[in-house]
Amino acid sequence: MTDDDASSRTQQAGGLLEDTSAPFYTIGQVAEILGMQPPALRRLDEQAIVSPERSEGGQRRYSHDEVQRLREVLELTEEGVTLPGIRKVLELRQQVDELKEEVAELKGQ
DNA sequence: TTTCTCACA
DNA sequence: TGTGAGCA
Repeated sequence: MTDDDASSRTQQAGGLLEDTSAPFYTIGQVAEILGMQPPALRRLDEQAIVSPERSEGGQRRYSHDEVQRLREVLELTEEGVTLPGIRKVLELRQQVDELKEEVAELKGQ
């Protein structure tokens, strides 16, 4: 049972942050969840597709947000998109997000 | 025990 | 992309 960890991990927060706010996963956990190998996750980090925090002994800590991003990345890779291409997609997605905010501001005026 | 980096196939 | 060595 690998999905068990994710749910029990929320209880570990103590109830203060019981939601998906800031749970961190180890590279092994993320690999299990996404069904990929740890080296693959490291490649994604090296390619700047995800930027996990570093904790304690320099070990990667993936937030819930990173895992979601990884899910999107996996979809793209399965469609044949290369890592540089995915990086571009994420970059454009961010730009779209920023433009959406701009549009929202303009509408509000 | 797990993860780290580096290197190789 | 996956595996192994050697270390913390």
